[in-house]
Amino acid sequence: MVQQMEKNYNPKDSEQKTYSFWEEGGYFTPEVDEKKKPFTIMMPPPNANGALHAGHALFATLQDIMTRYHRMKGDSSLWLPGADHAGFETQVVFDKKLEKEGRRRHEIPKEELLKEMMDFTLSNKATMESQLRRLGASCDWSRAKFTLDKDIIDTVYSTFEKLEKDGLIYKGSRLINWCVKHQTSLSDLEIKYEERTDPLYYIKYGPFKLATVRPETKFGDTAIAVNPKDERYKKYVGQDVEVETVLGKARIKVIEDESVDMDFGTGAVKVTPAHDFADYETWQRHKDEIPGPKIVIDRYGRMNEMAGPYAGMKIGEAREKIVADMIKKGLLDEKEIEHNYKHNVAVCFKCGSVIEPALMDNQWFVKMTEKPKSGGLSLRDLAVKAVKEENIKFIPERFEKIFLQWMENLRDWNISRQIPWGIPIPGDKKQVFDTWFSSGQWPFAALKGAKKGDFEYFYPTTVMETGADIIFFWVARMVMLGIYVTGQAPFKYVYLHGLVRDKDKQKMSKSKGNVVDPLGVVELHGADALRMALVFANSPGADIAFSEEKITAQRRFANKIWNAARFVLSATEKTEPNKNPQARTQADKDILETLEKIAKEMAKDIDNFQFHEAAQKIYQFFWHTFCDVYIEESKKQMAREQGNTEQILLYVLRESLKLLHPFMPFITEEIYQMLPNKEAKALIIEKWPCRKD
RNA sequence: GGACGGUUAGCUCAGUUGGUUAGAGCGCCGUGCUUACACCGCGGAGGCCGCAGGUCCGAAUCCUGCACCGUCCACCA
Repeated sequence: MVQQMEKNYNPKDSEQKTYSFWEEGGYFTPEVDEKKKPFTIMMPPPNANGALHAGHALFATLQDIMTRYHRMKGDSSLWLPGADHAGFETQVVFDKKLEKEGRRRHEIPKEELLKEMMDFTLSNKATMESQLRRLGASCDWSRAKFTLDKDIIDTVYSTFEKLEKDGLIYKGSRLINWCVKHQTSLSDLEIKYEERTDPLYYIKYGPFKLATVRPETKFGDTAIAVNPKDERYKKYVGQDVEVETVLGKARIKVIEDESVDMDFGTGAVKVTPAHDFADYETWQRHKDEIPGPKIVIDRYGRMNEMAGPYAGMKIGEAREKIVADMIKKGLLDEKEIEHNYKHNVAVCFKCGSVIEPALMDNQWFVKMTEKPKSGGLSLRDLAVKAVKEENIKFIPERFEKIFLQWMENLRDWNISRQIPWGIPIPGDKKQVFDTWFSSGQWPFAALKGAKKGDFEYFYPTTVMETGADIIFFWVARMVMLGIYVTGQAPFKYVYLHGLVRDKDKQKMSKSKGNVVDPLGVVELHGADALRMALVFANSPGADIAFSEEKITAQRRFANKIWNAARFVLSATEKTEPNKNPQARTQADKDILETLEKIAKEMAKDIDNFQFHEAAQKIYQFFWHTFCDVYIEESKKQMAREQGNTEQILLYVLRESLKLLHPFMPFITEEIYQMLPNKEAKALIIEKWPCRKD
């Protein structure tokens, strides 16, 4: 056995064999066992539209550490894997692919398109699954779920029906965020703001002068609003004033509204309810006094027939023409244009196109702040209550405040999308659900569909481990929908990790070319080195600067473990057991005592989600306490035939492998299989050394 | 505009309820191929713990203010 051990550890040869050994042994598949404590993690289902990236490697590592630790602690440990069809995200990726091939989405018959997209998604899903295996993820593949599985869709539909019955769903004509490029509505979370410098025009408007950056929306004006406290305009309030526009004369009503800032521009503002969120709300407050929204821009970002001679022009072009015509007609004084006006513009978070607030029919919304008809709290309040009463705890704690703050000012959730890819909305042929509406049900939906009895036993789950960047998109929705549907918060802890950045702390992105492919790292240095590098010296919630040096440092550690084992196995090969069981040197006592202490501390660290602490402790212990001190001492002791050094070497090695296993599963299992003193068939199901908590 | 995070050795970062000479990895300097490992061992240099106050017997750790970097939320024409 020992003679077969190479001088240097070579992960490539063994990792995949070891993984098959575990998977075939059924060690990832827990039983429903009332005598055991359940430990459950739902894997955040990766988007099945590409390969795994460094962020996936991080979550796989952290979740695997917890799962392996709890499995060794004797809990019935389920880590349920999955894949997400990822509606809009996948649509964007797929549209780009089509574009490269010179094709267009709307030129392909829908059925054909959907089939092609499904093939694309399933093939990505298969790739991801094999990549997760390479990372050592000990998740239960026999329970794997996909967000387009029939039973998941059924659950999504039944939740939708429940919401409808409770009066929490409404369908209507509402102003939504419209992406002109992707031809779909987006939720408030899917837009971001960019600072732009645009001209601010002071337009003559009857007796008023109005400041605006978007003169082209003027044709959609239905009122002029002023602040009730503004003495300058008091005399016009309530009147229809005559105004001249580039299209001729018209009459428009002047109203009072608190929201108008007297100090901005001229203190008078045009109200364009069809193309501006604030104006839409203004109209809602003055429905009886002023006409409703007048649409002047179509869904392709062009002026419609309401714009007279400008009809058919794109927004930018129309704006230029209109401004020029206004100047000609004396409706705009060139000197009064403020050219360097800085303001924020809403853009699509994927493509950066300007978001057009658009009035669309048949949009589905979920009411966030209204109580359901059947009684109880609103979705928002259910979530707030659960967090405030500590049924759900955030790690790190500060995310609790961020979560609650976001909950405070929630608007209704637009759950309809006009893309083909997704779960169709029942009875609505042209729209699908926002993908987060289905993934927001992931914990209970996946458990209900996995195996009989799973939901009852494994729900609520223990930990939701995911990226801090999707706390609103996903975590918030899971909390609300989870409690609403099942009556219980879907998880007890939310552990949030940061972003994996490159060595200069830059965001990884394809365009920058600084993306680290985790599978390439595995190929080169082994999965254990990658995993250890990701947890070592990284505290919860913090971003990680990821570098080659960190990985090689851990590869060296793996090599150290390998060689320590090589030494221990060869040194103890020929010894008789219990040669001199009574005698223990001070060095023997010290190492055993330290081991005990380390095991206890590590358990506490992992229980408290301080994985980096646990990783550093075992690293320190193994390398510097065990190898540098004890192994060196043991050589002297063996030369003197003093004590029972050989047994202690084997014992400490075996116990160390247990402590290391959640972090570096492959090398530890491989060495464990060579031990003469192993206690179980596999290290993965060994007992954690810490006897008491 | 609002909230939050960071600022500790050359670099990347730990430091969990405040307590003896502040730690790690990489890097650097010196040295050793001692029969596990040179992907190593041994020894060493290097830190007014962002700045200014305050609380305390005692503060990197708690409080106040400031500076710089970063993140998130909101978004008024």
